[in-house]
Amino acid sequence: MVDTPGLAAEWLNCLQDSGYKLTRTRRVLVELLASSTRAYGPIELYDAARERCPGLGLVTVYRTLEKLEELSLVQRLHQPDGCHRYLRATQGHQHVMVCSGCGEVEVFSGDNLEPLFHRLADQTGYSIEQHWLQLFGLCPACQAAERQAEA
Amino acid sequence: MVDTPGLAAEWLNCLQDSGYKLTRTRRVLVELLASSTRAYGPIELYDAARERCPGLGLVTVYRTLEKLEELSLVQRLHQPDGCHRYLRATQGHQHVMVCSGCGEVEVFSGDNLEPLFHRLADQTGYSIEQHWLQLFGLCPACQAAERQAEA
DNA sequence: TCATAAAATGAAAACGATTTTCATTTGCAA
DNA sequence: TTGCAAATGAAAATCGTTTTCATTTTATGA
Repeated sequence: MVDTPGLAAEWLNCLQDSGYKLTRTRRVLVELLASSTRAYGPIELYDAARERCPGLGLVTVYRTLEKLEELSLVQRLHQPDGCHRYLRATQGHQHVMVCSGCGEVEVFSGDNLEPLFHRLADQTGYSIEQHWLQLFGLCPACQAAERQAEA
Repeated sequence: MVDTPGLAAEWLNCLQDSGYKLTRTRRVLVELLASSTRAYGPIELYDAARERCPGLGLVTVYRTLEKLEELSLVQRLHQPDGCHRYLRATQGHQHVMVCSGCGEVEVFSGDNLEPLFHRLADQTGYSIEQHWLQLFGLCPACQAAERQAEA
């Protein structure tokens, strides 16, 4: 796994190296994202960050996420409901399984699909811009919570 | 391939069997979707259908798509921009490669990923609700158009 | 054929996630 | 410390999609 303690500092350096300034808000948002394997929705992040930055605006969360994504520090996940979650970037050819309840993420490297993609591109003449291989489901904790709610 | 000529009629029967009524608008929308391998965006479909149904409202397009999806006659594709396209349903475990330019679709059955998914579910305790394996790119025609535009 | 109830329609308004605008504040290099 | 570019929050704008509501249309069965 990644060296979580030092990761936030790395990200802050990365931001600074790219000409961005370090603000209290950014430190807090970076800390939250870098220290978690979860994928956060913007509002979740907003709520979590406001505990330490009371005046924080949701817009700033979006703007910070945009920069972190641009620097490949976080990655944006599309969800079936059309909204997004933001996740500490995975390295290499990894895919994700996201819990629709809490945003917890399991990363897997699974089959290497590159050969298939190349074959497809060759056969069809398409230029492939991006691909999605994502699983959506419920983590054990959220399954339990759901059973609880039903009872 | 599917028997395109009879397909629209099949869909209309299916709608009727499910208690939905057949209207001029529905016939036109069904005809468009059933006779094409392309994935239409709602507005595209709206524009195409208005040539034969001048007073058509966009809302009706959405409502018709909703019903066709419910009956598994069309499938909804999520796109990177967050919008959707609607495609004549593919049968079985097929995946799609969508042209971001024109919505043309190539269907492929690729590797069977079921074993991988089962293994993941077993190992993590997740219950998998759905999965996405989609490729996005440009079809040869749209690549050519893009080169044209650049020149 | 006709009356009727249920379903479908279009217009307009509502929605909700995300983005933009703009005036003010803040970080940081000189 | 100063000055300027970058960052911020509030409010408004966007845009795809959905809901509401009054009106029209379809299919059924008398």
